[in-house]
Amino acid sequence: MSGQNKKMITQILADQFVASFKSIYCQDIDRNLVQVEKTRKDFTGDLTIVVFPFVKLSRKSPERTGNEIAGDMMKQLEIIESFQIVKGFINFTFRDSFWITQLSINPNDVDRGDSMNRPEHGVNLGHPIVVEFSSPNTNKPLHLGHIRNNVLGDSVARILEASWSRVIKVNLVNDRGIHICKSMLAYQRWGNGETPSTAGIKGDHLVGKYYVRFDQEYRKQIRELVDTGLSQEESEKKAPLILEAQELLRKWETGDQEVLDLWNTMNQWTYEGFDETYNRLGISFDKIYHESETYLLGKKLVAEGLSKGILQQREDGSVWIDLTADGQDEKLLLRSDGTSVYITQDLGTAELRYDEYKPGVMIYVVGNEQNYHFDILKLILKKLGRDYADHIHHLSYGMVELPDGKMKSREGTVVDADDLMDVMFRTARDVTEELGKTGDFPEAEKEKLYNTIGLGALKYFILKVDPKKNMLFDSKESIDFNGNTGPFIQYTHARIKSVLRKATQDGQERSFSKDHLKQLLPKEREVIIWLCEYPAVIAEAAKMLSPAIIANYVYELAKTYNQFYQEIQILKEPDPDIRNFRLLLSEKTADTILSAMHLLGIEVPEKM
RNA sequence: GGUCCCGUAGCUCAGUGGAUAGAGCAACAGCCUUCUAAGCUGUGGGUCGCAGGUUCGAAUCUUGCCGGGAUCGCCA
Repeated sequence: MSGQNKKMITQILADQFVASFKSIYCQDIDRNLVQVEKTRKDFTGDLTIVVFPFVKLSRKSPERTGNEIAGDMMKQLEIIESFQIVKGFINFTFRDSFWITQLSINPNDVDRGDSMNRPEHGVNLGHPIVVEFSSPNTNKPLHLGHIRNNVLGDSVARILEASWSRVIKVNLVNDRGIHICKSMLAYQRWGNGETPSTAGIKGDHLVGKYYVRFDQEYRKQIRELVDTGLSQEESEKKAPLILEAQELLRKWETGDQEVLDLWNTMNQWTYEGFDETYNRLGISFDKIYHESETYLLGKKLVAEGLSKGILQQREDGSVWIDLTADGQDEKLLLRSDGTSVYITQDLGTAELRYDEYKPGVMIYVVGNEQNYHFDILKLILKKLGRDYADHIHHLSYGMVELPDGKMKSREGTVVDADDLMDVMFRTARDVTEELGKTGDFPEAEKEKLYNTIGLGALKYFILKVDPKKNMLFDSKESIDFNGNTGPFIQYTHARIKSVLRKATQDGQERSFSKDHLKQLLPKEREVIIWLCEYPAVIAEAAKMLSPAIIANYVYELAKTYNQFYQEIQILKEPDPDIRNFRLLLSEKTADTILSAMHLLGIEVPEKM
């Protein structure tokens, strides 16, 4: 078998279009302007090329141009059976034999062209890609917003790995800072030495409980101070609890053993909780950074910037960068007490990561609320002469909103990640049992199936939405299992597998002679065309960093297959060539569904 | 106020320069003696936020306005 990459049919058509245009009109046209699309349902044909952009050069009417070009293309490419011109559109129909041949091509052997040709990340072929995602705080459990981040980051990593190069998944855990000290302080005050095991609570939830407790008590103090006549702002700064938390942070930074012990203990609880959640979500990392180990790194860069005169130090000792010339404000990089802020440590970790992996691109999966932060980060790195700043890409995704607005941890309006997965599991169980599908399943297999379905529904629900858009989650309306959903696609896969199992039991041969296939039925042809599109879809998803493109594709594929399944018999088809052809078509569809869902991080069951 | 993002069917979302703007949900009407009905078929539902501009052609690009969100901390 040759590993030679095969061109996609769209590429073959586009290339021939360019060649035919040249031979007829003696003009070179821009290959990128040749759009090859699937022919719309209401017209006859398989693929369509739009000729409008080229009529200036042909100096003939769209119909005339189309006819001349398509006529020549048909002479050159024997795979074209016929064409029809409608206005400025050439609708090509290919021979059945061609489509049948396409079915046997492995999508991995297909040349997908440049999948990363966008300027932001079209660089350094052969270098790995670093994808940072998740990056939780250790003071509270994960919620739905984190799930979007994790599921998105994981899927993007899978898509890039499949289409471009080695991917290193990294997680930068935010394990220090004032917010962690808040949980610690509340625990010192009100914890009575409870632990996850004595309290019977998952570690991250236990820590989160004290974070919430801190906030409640803190607010109480603020109210009291406001009542004595202080301003809101002043009260927030002067409340004893916040002062104590700040003191705790200072002690942490000076290495106070007692504080470090508590910090270690509580973080450990959180990590154990997180690991459980990550496991359940099916998410893993190649490298985990801890902010406690990296937060000092940026200072070297600051010192360098000062010596180069890019940064300025004020009388109080704080260090700033003046970005007014770039249309931004002045930005603080070191506090007057010499400690670093968020962006400072991010400068340091970017440098560390670049030195460690020399990546072709560093992708940060971070919510769009931090757009400004990343603009500034790149700008500062650029000014410091770091060329890799051009290869930093902020994959900025939208917020998950609830019917009454954004999720807020402290107001208790968050949808907890663990709770949500529990709900999804139970719903999957209830729906499945109601349908009476799993009567003969062993208990362990049921458990696994309900997890697969529940998680599939959740992940698909999130991933089918364009990452950059905000999305709405209404907990009153549970996530659907019918229509454009994960379970629908999983079900299609399971049903195909069931047919294939029966075919194997029957001992039927899977081979067929394509000469004996008289004519493809419209639905058979439609499914094949969708299958052929898969490589281009992966490329597009990689280019756009958008799992939604895969999700919407695999839904269309499953839907089309279901129509085929509905109206055409497979096992009962008497002609063995036709039957085996349909089995192959089904098998390829199942493979493609499996592969596409895998890129979304969603498993598909053999039976459901 | 400055900057950025979003506005498509009752709801959730596709479509981002090409043909008469599509799905799912919800509603209604059909299809299981036939390979898994988590399925399939049909019906109704739209001034693509509004107004101008560019183009042979605009939901898509551009300008302005309206509506929603984010952000502009010695928080992360």
